[in-house]
Amino acid sequence: MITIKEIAKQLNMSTTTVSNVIHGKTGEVSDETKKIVQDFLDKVDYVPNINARNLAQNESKIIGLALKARADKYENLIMDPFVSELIGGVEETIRNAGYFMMLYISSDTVEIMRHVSTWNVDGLILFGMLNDDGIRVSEKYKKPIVCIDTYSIEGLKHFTNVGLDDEQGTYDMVNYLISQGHRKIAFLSDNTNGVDFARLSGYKKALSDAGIKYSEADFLKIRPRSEDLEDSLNEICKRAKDFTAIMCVSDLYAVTLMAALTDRGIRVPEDISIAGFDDNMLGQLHRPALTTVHQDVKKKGILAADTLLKQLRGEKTPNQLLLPTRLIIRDSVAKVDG
Amino acid sequence: MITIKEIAKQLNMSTTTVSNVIHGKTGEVSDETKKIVQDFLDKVDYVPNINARNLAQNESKIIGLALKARADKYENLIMDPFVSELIGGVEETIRNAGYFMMLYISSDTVEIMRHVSTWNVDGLILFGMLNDDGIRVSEKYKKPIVCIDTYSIEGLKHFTNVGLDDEQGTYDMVNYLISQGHRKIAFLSDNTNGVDFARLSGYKKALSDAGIKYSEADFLKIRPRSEDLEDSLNEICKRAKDFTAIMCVSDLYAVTLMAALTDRGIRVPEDISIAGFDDNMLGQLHRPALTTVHQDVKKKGILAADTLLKQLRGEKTPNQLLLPTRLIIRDSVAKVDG
DNA sequence: TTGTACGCGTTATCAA
DNA sequence: TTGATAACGCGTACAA
Repeated sequence: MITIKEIAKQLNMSTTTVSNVIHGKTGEVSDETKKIVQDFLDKVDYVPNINARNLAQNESKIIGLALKARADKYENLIMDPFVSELIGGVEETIRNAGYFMMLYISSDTVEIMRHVSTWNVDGLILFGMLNDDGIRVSEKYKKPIVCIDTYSIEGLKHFTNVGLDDEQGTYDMVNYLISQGHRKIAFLSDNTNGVDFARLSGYKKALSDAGIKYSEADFLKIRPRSEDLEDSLNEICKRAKDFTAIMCVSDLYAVTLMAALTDRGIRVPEDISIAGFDDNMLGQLHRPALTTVHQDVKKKGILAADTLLKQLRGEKTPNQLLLPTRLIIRDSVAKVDG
Repeated sequence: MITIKEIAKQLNMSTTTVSNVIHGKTGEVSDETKKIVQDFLDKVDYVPNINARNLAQNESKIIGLALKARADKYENLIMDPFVSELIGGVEETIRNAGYFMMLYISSDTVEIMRHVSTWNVDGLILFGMLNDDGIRVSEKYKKPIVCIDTYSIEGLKHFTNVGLDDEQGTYDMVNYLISQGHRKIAFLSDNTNGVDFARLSGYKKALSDAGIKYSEADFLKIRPRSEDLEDSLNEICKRAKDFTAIMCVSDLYAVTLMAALTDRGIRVPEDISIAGFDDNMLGQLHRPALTTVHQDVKKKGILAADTLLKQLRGEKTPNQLLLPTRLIIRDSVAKVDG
């Protein structure tokens, strides 16, 4: 690891000159010395010490991607195709902009905040934060923050949110189910916060618009922890006969449910129709292929990173960006007699 | 961002004392001042500036995880459950050891090398490198390197490899297929390098041990690029009738194939048996559930990170670590008449 | 056009 | 037990 100082010494010139050449401040230096330095740099394959540079400039060129995992989902988080696709989109965008990505996964907001400030990241992308977590972080660090899929009206004063029109997505899908003759439609999820709340709302709205009454019993709660999963699947499958269709909050749950139903001799879509949300590999490869709500996850990641990059350049950005959804009709939903 | 200097000023003492308390050099400082400083630190929530620390100590506390993507697979790489699980294992281990992970994805080795040297990472975990890529990187940077799933005898002189007994895995599975009466067994993959080569070898070995002749025609080549995928699936399905079983090089391909077969009215396992390799979510959730070779991917990531960490502490480690495989018998393989 | 000198925040050495 | 000061490598005013 050769340093500027060392180069200057060997070339018998000052560090300033070398530094100027490195940064292309070409007006400040004669063509001759410029060439000498440039050649030497190439020869020794000079790479600046990033720590020194960051220290001197008080910036890091690092964008932190912090994923907050719910404690009960931690083991699965990184395996969720949704998460990997998101990471892919973010990483690519950050890299192409000459920044670096530091990935941090934790279920503890405080831990995440420590990490952020330790590295003095230039900006932060947050995923999985509950409503006020993002606010807490943004109040402490005055760096630009972009949240992904965070529902918090209050938060939008503090950070940009990149999200999805979740409510519209389930609204459209449930309307489709209704158009296929379904009236007894359940909703399956593991919680009712944030994204799940929005998707639940769309479902309820569609029911209500069609004059179908919603009752608590129509909410099927799945428990994702591996110890509980089988039990909760059991309960859900038992109650499946009360419905002709189940709107699942994610493809993962939809496919998990289809497998469980199949194992119990309940046929999809002949005995019951299943709809998902996300449109990932899981649903595409399952048979029957999953009818689902499409969202472009990679684009979400790209958009989040792009927005943050804009903010770092001082450009103004809207404080909320919503991506559209789209229905993907495949084979897991059947037509029934109303 | 409060600094040590500032703290020292406010407390009317020297930076040395503050620094000593921070680092628990408790022998060097009186209990009284220690308490004063400690209380103050808690109050102001001091977080060290990592750039300054790294500069002073000439280390970075960063471990780079570089994923090299094959150009034709790039779009899928990050969505592969295998990759996400690996990242999860590595990230967790690195974080728990007080290090940080910088993720870098590229299909260009030179680009990866630049990145590594820019950040002066303390160590490097490489995945997806072809045989001599790892050697090139390790020759240039004298930092510890751990490769994952790299097949290169020569390379083991330069770095540690964490891998899997791939050959044994397919060997066991194909033996199982044979025990179920199968004699016409194809092998499906998209290439014959590295891991795929080893898995192919195990397959051939099992055939050979059972006195079954292998011919080129038994190798079914799938083309993963999305433009080609459908075509190659078509060809493969046409040739499926020549076999009673297909040993797939991954769960992803096994499930992709099962979906394609189902779409063409070919039943699994009644008409043809399918075996996979990896044992991930895809095969677990498919119906029929996939009979496959299990590997513990997260453990692989953990092991790679742990090994690197050991090397950073100066401990000696073996230059090759092979994880075992295990057969998972589910429902995609049927018994046939020999 | 080139060079000197200082600051960035931390750690380490050595003196008090 | 504490404090002053010199590194670490880079960037940049400012001086020459």
